Amino acid sequence: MLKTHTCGELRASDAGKSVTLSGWVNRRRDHGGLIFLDLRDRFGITQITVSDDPDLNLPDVTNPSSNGTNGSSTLEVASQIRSEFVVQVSGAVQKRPPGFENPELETGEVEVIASDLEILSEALTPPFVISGSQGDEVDEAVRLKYRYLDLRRPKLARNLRLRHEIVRFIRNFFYDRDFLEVETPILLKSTPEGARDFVVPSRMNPGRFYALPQSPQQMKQLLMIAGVERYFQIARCFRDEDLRADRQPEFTQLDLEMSFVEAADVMALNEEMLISLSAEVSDKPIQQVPFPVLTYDQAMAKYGIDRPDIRFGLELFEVTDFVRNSGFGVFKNAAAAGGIIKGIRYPQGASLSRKDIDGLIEYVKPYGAKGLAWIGITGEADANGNYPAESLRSPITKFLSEEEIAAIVAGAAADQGDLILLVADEPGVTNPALANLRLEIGARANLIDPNLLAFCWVVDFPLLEYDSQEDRWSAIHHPFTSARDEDWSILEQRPADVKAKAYDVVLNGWEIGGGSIRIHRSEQQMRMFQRLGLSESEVDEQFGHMLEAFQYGAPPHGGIAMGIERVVALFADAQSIREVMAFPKTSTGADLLLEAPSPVEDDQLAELHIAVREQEADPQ
RNA sequence: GGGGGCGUGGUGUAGCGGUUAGCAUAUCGGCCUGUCAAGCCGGAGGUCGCGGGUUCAAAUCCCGUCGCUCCCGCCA
Repeated sequence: MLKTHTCGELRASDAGKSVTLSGWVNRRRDHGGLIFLDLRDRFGITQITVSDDPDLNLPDVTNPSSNGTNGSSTLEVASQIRSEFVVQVSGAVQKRPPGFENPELETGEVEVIASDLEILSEALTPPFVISGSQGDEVDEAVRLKYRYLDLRRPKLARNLRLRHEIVRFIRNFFYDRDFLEVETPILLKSTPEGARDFVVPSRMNPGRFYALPQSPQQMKQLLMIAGVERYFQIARCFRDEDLRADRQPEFTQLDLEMSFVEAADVMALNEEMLISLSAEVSDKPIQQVPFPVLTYDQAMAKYGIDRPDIRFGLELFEVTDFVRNSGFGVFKNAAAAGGIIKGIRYPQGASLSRKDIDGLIEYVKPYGAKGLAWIGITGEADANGNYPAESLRSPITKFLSEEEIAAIVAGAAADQGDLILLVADEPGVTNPALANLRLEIGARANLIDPNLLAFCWVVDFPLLEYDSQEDRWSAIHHPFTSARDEDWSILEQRPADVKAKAYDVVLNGWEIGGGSIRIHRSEQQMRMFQRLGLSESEVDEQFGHMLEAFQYGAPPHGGIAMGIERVVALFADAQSIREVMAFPKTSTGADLLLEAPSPVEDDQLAELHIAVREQEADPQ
């Protein structure tokens, strides 16, 4: 070994020992006749002190191997050293003189007096500062190109470490509960349901392609039929869809499946895991245990979204029925067209400037909302508890009756000083617009406690949604999800009303996992495929193996999958999952370090029986 | 597929129609024996992402394009 100790372990009690350390030079402080090197390795930082002054060497330390570093004095070597050089140093551990300890460092009570110093590897000046947090500000493209340097930075090194701890904890948790870890193939079969597949050509089978797994869904169900009973895997998944801060083309899931269980069993086990995981890797308290359970309908009503951030209140309210016949055309017309009118209270927002309110309106537009109706309560209520016109600041109250205003104020539970914001549109616009507005208000009004872990379950999702583009019903979760027992009877007649045995787990407004109880009977699965509009031949071609497998004794089963990167990012307080991946891709799917994707040789294409089409010319 | 933001020495930024393109930090050299973002002195370093246009004059205005990023669509 080129080191006897790590750079993180020496303490005052080690004073007097002869040690050898190796690592990177985090920083050099050159005082001429006295040079300090902060030596860094994965485990910490230790100050190396280099000087010609014999007084600095402890007289009682004998180090026979130290005789001048190949002819150059240690001081001469140290003066050539620059940031990120890799060096090896031998010397005596010394307690620092009183008053010169550094409480910021775990090793700050000691220093190593270099008697022998060797440069193992020189380093170019890095494109950004490795030590400290200055590198956080650097353009991400630069950081990604030099990812191996970025990962040296304390923040990313910490995130890698945290991810390791989380995955280790998860593995041990499920090992201890009799789960079998099984690896499933990366080369699978493309199916049209769900996300776009990444596709891999087969050299040996011209014109045929594998698909990379969007998740090991079918394989884990087949493992249940195989009798594995409790399966899990830390599985890499691939989806060829547009990217976001919380989405990468390849990502990692905790994938899990259990036989002979109901939804509550899967939820309880995973809730236990998440509670103990949180205690293990985070100082933050969990807001509520057991985790609150919301139905999908409740979540949509209160928060306008199926992954609510419940760290703060500000629940939405609906006034559709009170303003259905309003003189205010926007409300009346929206309601007549089947829309809903919902709102949110902005605490103490009545005094917001017109510019701030316009900012909120702009905020809501990307979600399709045409605007925001708003009522600020600037004055006092009258004797009846109603707010007269002079107590309100609003462009719309002149179109509303006193009763309508009272209903809106009551619905909002608003008091003097509050601002009420309303959206009138179809539910698919109103809910997302207000859900995101709620988060924005929460942030602006400083209502979101960053030191809370607010887990919740969302259950009773609709099984199906109508895809107007393709004019058919499609599975919200996936086509193997079971309907609730009592809803099978209406699958054909009232598909919109069928609820699934599906559950999502949400943390601070991020969907970190989701799962379901699966269909395990061939004929039910067939009904499901037919409901999704697949012909018998399509079913046979794409899913025949599943239907066949179900005929050989399939146990009732269900499971869950959790996004490892999202979980780690939340515990790491990272804004993007890229911060918790070693080598992430850009939002256009590029790897800036390897410069992938890249063209391949014609020979390689020929071998794969592939011809690349020219980009279609602009039809101009 | 669509919309927003950003792009100026290595890095982070100021400048937003006429500047010698400024500052900080890193970097290089000199001085320096107790620093830990060491300090002091001095130096070098920029085709202002790229292409085109407007103008007497463009980092600055316009158009296009590329890259990064956020969002909508898409995606569990």
